[in-house]
Amino acid sequence: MSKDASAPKRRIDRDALLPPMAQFLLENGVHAASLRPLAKAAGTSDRMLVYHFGSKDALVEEVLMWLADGVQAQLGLLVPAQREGTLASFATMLFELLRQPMLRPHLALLMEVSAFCARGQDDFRKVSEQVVDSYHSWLMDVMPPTHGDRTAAAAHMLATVEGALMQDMAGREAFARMALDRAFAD
Amino acid sequence: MSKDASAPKRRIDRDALLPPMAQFLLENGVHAASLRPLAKAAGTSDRMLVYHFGSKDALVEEVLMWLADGVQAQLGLLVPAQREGTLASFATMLFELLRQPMLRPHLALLMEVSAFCARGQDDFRKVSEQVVDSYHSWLMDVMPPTHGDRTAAAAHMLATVEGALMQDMAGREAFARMALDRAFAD
DNA sequence: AGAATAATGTAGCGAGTGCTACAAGAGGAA
DNA sequence: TTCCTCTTGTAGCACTCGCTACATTATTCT
Repeated sequence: MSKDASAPKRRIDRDALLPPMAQFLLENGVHAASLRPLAKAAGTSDRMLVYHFGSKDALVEEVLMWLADGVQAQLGLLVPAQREGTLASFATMLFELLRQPMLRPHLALLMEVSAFCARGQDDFRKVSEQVVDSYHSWLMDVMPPTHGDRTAAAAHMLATVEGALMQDMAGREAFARMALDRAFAD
Repeated sequence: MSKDASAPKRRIDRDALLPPMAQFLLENGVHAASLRPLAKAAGTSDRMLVYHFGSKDALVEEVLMWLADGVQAQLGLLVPAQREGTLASFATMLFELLRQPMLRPHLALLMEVSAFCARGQDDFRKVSEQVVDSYHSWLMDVMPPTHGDRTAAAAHMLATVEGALMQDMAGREAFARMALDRAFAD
């Protein structure tokens, strides 16, 4: 009777493991995520991680999903809706924001996961799809006024900024900025 | 005297190991590249790989560099210089080309390596930089006529197509195509 | 209370990791 | 021939991997 059927008490402890493991993933990447280091980061044991999450793959997927939700919330707080302003300045602002040390690891994670998908390993397909959808719907809400199909406009904005960020992360910041300057120079 | 000092005979065998190992990297990714599977793919032993390349990290870097060169050459053969035509149709053609099963694994590899760089692990920074530079200089040669700074135009083209491909690989082909359609709709 | 269930620690298995010590074959140089 | 360097196979080391069997405690229900 004291127990709420919709929220079993034991799940609370389990969910508390997610943030430190997410932090570990951000710092080290999916490829370096093995049970024992993850457990150490979360202050528990590999034994318990398997007990709570079933397997390492299920664990990583859950942590990535949790991270995806978190990023969307974080962006919502950082960037208010732009009722005016140019697409060019918005794109630059977004580029600088995602470049920052705070958000850059998230992007690295997205790229790592997308690389898996590109190779046909669908382990994290849902994750990458949700991340892209999150960015896209967030852009629909927050980007400056556009003409024509706003869905396409948001996809365009996302592709442009992500493409620039890809060049930047690959060590070619100058190319990235040139691309951005040209993309919305109407 | 029979030995040519500028081309030691033993190097020939060594370089013959590169193609099969590159194939392995394309199919399985850097994260899955360990010595014994690589050796099996190349028809030799882990012992020999370390003997020839010094260490696993040096090996992978060399294979990636070899691949980077190969892609540039491959693109040069596939796409002749476009002296006329629109940027929009060129971008679409490039998108479809890089999406193909033949080239998609190369992109997956680039993303995986770029993810490393984004996290500050500089192991493969030279690789990612060379790949981006290769694509860029190739675009400068081959893309249709542009107005203004052609370096910036090539960077813009590269960012747009790569951004679209990123969404595509993440499972959102529709967004990718919308972005492309809008990017060069002048 | 006792019984049932959930949670956790300990220890380990079999496989795989990068890498190396050692010895032996191969081939040319003296 | 003997020597020397290059190349290669065998065997293994110390380690990590995901995961599990087993036992033990903690909690909750009756």
